[in-house]
Amino acid sequence: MSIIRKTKTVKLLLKEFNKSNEAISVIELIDKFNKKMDKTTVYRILDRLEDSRILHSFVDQDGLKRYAKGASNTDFNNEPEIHPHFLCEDCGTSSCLPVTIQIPDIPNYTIKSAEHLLIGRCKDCVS
Amino acid sequence: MSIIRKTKTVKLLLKEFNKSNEAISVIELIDKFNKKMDKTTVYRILDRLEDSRILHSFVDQDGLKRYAKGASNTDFNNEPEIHPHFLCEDCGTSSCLPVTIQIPDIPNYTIKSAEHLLIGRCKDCVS
DNA sequence: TTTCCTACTGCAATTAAGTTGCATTAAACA
DNA sequence: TGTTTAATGCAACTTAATTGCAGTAGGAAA
Ligand SMILES: [Zn+2]
Ligand SMILES: [Zn+2]
Ligand SMILES: [Zn+2]
Ligand SMILES: [Zn+2]
Repeated sequence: MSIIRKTKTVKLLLKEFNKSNEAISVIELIDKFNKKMDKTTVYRILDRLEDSRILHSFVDQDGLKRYAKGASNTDFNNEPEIHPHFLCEDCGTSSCLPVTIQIPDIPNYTIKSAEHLLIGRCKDCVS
Repeated sequence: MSIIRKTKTVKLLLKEFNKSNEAISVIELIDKFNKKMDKTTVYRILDRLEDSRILHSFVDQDGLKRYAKGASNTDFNNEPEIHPHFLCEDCGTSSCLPVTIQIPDIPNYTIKSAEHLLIGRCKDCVS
């Protein structure tokens, strides 16, 4: 958990995440802020924000890293929890889902964490 | 679903998958067969085997593609199903898990498919 | 306010996974 | 055995992510 300086670039990224609860891919952020900061800076700030548990990340189906608000193993009320992530196959938007997924006991395996990626249509894309 | 010729390289890869039920990363395969075939060939054969539903794939935590025996949306008895994948954080081995994970109904979202990656320790690595 | 420390940034170069184009090779089948 | 065309190898390329380093700017302390 590193100390984070409130630099202009950090503020810009935090503002972006505070706009909505969506999970944003690094690529989108690099593209969006290509006039404001270098891609290296984007990667490094996201890294630090995740270390500080201000953001959490997951890897989507295409192998791209996505970030969203909050710590990974707490829910929206800060209770420990693993939550699934949703990805709309139509519009590409992604978000954390405030539901709990039950993992059955599996003999011979000790499960410590899990990544759940649900793919489908968001409410704006159901045709 | 393309027709697949039984070339030497295809046979080599199939033999590897028939050795065990593990999910193997493309990188491992490229490395293992670097004397026997080009990496392009590995990628293309895996592609075809997945098209033909002989293998299925998923993306692991590091964004690396992994392949395992069987079609993705059928279980070991060929019944339609989504199964989770396991990754041992200790030895790095990965496998399909023959259990069913229940996805709760989520208002405003239509879920079509899911990827479940469970991380922990396999039976050989519990200390 | 000014000074100082060092976290942070930008840039260029590099790594690594995966893809593409094309000439050549070898399965498969009549 | 010859013909067809799927499949291969190789080189070049694309894209996401990382690294090294010199220079910049937070922010604490004087
Ligand atoms: Zn949508
Ligand atoms: Zn989340
Ligand atoms: Zn293990
Ligand atoms: Zn599987």
